[in-house]
Amino acid sequence: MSRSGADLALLLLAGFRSLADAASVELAERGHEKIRPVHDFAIRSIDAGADTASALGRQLGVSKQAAAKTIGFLEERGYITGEADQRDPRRRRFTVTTEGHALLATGEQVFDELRDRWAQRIGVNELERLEEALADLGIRAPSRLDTPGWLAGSSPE
Amino acid sequence: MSRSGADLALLLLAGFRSLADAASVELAERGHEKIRPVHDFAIRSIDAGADTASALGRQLGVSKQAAAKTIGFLEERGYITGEADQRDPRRRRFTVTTEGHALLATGEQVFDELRDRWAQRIGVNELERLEEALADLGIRAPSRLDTPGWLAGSSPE
DNA sequence: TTCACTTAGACAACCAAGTTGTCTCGTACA
DNA sequence: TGTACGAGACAACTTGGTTGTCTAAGTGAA
Repeated sequence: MSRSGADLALLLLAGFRSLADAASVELAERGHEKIRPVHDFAIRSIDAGADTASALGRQLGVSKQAAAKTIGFLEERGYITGEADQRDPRRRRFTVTTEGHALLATGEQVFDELRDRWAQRIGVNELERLEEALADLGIRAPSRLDTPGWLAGSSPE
Repeated sequence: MSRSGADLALLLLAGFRSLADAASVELAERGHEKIRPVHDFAIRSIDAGADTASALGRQLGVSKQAAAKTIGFLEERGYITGEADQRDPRRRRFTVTTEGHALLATGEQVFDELRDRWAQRIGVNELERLEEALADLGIRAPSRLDTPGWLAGSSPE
């Protein structure tokens, strides 16, 4: 049928968006509202050692102010907690709370469930083949997920 | 290897983004700068009959103010041109210029070239299978492309 | 030891792309 | 004829980012 390149792009976007929207709805239903992928990424980064605003900004490829805002949100929600660094009082170092880890776990679970649903529809083999093909294209996960707005809030309300 | 659902989502996003970023760079090189997919969509909609701000807004699933902004941009760039409706002077009706059609054509061409490049890498069959799988998932193209920012401006500068 | 350099984080102003709400016309229908 | 609705403009606000400027504090070299 020789689809067009634009269609291909749209298919990929729609695929992602369909997963992301569904995940966001699911997460909201399980008590994690207004969570965007950025938050998941940020928590992971903090967990992995980027535990200050500046470090997180560097890690996420985003300005430290933006990182500080994200941190503010996560802290307010109780997903991370911060205290002054003993050795360098300029720094506030953050750690991921139990809540934060719970969010990560729930997020993973939600996405896995969605993937299972897809597998049921087109078959595990076909799905794995799709993943394989995408991976073979040398596509790597984007380092920054600055996809504002529609990831979080488009569908739920 | 049993990838996770989150990985799948990321793969799809990365795939789309890789295409979109490349396309945006290509378009800029061919004289169409700061073009986002929304613009392509808008021009097509106008061409297809949604030739006023309100109609375009409805078509794109966006407020008429947002549509008016888009129209303003497109008109300023010469992709569309507008004049008062004879019968209803409240309305300004827009038509797609030669420039506008050229943009659409170039856009299509760019995406097709990118798709060809992918086909060369993993094989036409595999690519078509991928498209098939995505299509089988019942995913439809999103009606609204409100993916601000990173589609247009993330990579070029 | 001191002084210059850099870094962390805060604040403010701004940008882009949307939103809502209010307003004025002008059309259309009953 | 009058009322309702639709088109488009304007203003204010929202979100998620940016840059630029500032202070405080750590670091390293003369």
